[in-house]
Amino acid sequence: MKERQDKRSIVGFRDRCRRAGLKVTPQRELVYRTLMETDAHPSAEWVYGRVRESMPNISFDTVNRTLLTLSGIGAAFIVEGSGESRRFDGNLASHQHFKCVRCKRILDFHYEPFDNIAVPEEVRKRFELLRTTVYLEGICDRCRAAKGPSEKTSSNTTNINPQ
Amino acid sequence: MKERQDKRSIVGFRDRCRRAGLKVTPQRELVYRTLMETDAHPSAEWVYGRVRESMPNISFDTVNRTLLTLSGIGAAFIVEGSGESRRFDGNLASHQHFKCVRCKRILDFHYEPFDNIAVPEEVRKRFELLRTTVYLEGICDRCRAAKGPSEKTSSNTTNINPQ
DNA sequence: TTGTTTGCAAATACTTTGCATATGC
DNA sequence: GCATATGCAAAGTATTTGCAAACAA
Repeated sequence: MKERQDKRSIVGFRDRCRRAGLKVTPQRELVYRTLMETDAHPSAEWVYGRVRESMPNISFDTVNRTLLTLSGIGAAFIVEGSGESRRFDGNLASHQHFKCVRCKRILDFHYEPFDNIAVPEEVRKRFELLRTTVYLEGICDRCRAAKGPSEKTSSNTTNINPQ
Repeated sequence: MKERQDKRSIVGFRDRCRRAGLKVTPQRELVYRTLMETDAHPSAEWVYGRVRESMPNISFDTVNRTLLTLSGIGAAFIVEGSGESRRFDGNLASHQHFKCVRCKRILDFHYEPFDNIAVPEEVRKRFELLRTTVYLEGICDRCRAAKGPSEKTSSNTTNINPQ
């Protein structure tokens, strides 16, 4: 489908920016393209190094802020460390986590069927698994109540992740 | 089952320490108990504040190191931010992540059935879900090859912090 | 023009390290 | 008694903030 393709295209990116009220700048486009071209789950530092090859004067700061901005409009997401400090969990019993992207709370929930997710043979053979878990992200009840049901940028917001 | 209970008991904790070659200190026990008693997924700072109520002279540093140590022997785990820098992902298509706890690499894999995990009604009603994903942690093929199939319990000195 | 964004630099926050002293085993 | 753990302080890293100049719309 067309919409699907646009998700990764520059055209789609420009649309997405406009819809979110963001200006389309060369820096943003470059950071976006760079991120799309890799599957390395890079840090801001990495993207910075890469991006500088073609735009030597860009600042690290811009790269970092842009990546954060992209995450904010659903054009990328954060896979590790949201910049907050490390958090621990002493609950060793089976349970799953939901994390609120606004207030950063991590909430436990437990749903039996998630305790024994069947990981494909292929993966199990390649890695020594220590943890298998279902992880949810979204907006918690409390934040929804506080800020209104949905902060619409424009209804669509093309659900980042087709669940 | 007995074993299950011991997982959370102080006795179980002591055993676990001994098996890992760690000394059982009042600080460790207190940090452990404090972590077990909450489901708040606290930061080291939070635990520190709590623990100080009954052991005012404990240092933040000890709390932090202890939490790390606990994670290292499987008596706790890290749910957020492993202390590394933030990482981004521009891949908006359905996929899952495996993270190597040793080398910190995040590897993608894709397994159809994981794309549409059915989240229970109860959770869906309470939260506005933005991402639903299966997340695996363990030791990657490369690290397994490099360090041998199993890093034996004992030889671990205190900080079992991966590179 | 006008409100955003960028680049820079300084300020914060968070973690880790080194080491002398204290302590579990 | 010996090796490990603790407490403290200093050093490193990563991230954020404030602002003037540059730029997209």
